[in-house]
Amino acid sequence: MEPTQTPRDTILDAASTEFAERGFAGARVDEIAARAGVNKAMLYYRVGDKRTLYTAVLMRNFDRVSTALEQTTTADGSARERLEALIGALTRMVHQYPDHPRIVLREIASGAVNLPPEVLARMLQVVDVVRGLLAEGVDSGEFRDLDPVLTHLSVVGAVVFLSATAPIRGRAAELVPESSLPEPTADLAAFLSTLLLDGLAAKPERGGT
Amino acid sequence: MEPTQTPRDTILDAASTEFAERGFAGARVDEIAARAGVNKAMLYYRVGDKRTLYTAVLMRNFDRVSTALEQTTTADGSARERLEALIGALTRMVHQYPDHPRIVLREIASGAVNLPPEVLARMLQVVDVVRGLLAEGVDSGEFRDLDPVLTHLSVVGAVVFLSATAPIRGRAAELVPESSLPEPTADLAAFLSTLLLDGLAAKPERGGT
DNA sequence: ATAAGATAACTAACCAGTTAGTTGAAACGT
DNA sequence: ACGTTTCAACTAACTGGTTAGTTATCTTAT
Repeated sequence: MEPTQTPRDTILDAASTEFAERGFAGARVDEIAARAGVNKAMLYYRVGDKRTLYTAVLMRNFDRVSTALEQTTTADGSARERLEALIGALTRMVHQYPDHPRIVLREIASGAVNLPPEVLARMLQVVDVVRGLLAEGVDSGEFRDLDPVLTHLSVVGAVVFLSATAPIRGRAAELVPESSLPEPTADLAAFLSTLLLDGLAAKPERGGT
Repeated sequence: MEPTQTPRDTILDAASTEFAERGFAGARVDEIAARAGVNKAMLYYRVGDKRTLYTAVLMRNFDRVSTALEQTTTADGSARERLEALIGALTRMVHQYPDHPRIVLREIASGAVNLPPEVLARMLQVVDVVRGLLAEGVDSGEFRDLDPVLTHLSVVGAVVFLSATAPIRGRAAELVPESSLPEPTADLAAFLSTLLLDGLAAKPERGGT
């Protein structure tokens, strides 16, 4: 039996959702308490003030991501296969925990001015995982020699952007019926793998790999 | 001689910066007034309340982008050349008006719940421009047949993500000195063109294994 | 076993500070 | 004269954070 969701986890879940929906400034501590079904004072008793709450949420969310990603990158297979697995895992993560990319997106937009250094450090760990994989691919000749950090950001950026725009695409679809609908997870990952690995340009001839 | 920056433009510039830095909820109306160098009452006299201010900023910013993009896509050249030009223009835009992508990023993160329909409609116009170009490329056989909306979002997402993460990369560089530094604009556009058009995978034809 | 005491979990009510928005009068420029 | 702009004061609503006090749970001594 797993450690049945502690009160702290319940609070963190509620906070994560509220921060994702409204941002740090827009989030209401009272609303987080209400979502978690506890008294507001309980938040301060269990976790701390708004900023501490925010940091705790980010740390937990990044922990989840890095755990999931490390599993895929340490697996066997070619660099390409592992990158595809990574894109798949990333897509699954943002699908399972949609709060996280939304919070990170806001943080990026703000220039990370209020991102605690500890969280920034944790972020860099995740970057390194992907960067390592890309560097391996370049070394083995599977990948072209593109800047690994920029490539990493493009990969993550595309995944996050595509998943985060799902609601907006939904609203757009109401306005303009013929625009395409949000796709299921699997299709999104497949699309991204194809685009990022093989590019948009049509190949003169499809030779084997 | 252009219509020397009207008082309204000055206010809109100040508001754009404030909204970009702090988001809608975090933005302070008094601060916008101070930035614009006018009295707070002037804001309400010239534009309106906070929400109206926000909408006005978004509309003006999207106008700029669509104007710039339409020029590149209606130019002569192959679909590939025009896509490269578009990526270049997009990169230049986010460089020249960095507020805009930051505001849009936050809007995406929030699920566009407080995005006025008129702004959403303007956004879709921009999407259509790029989508049209992609569709042309597919028709002419230059591009592979990938979902044009998803491709568009990947292109824009990568540009926005890469430019918006520049400050965060700067902060990261302080923490971990060996991480790569922010690149100049031209390199960023070139990198993106290469990655998106030709993909990450090494081509068998080029050099080979 | 049980009364007494200690500790942890929890709550309702409150407070001090902030913020969007308003108003009315005065100054400015043309 | 008239549109524009400044200014300072004001308020009504809200929000983060605190605190004094309550209930539940566990120890322990007898």
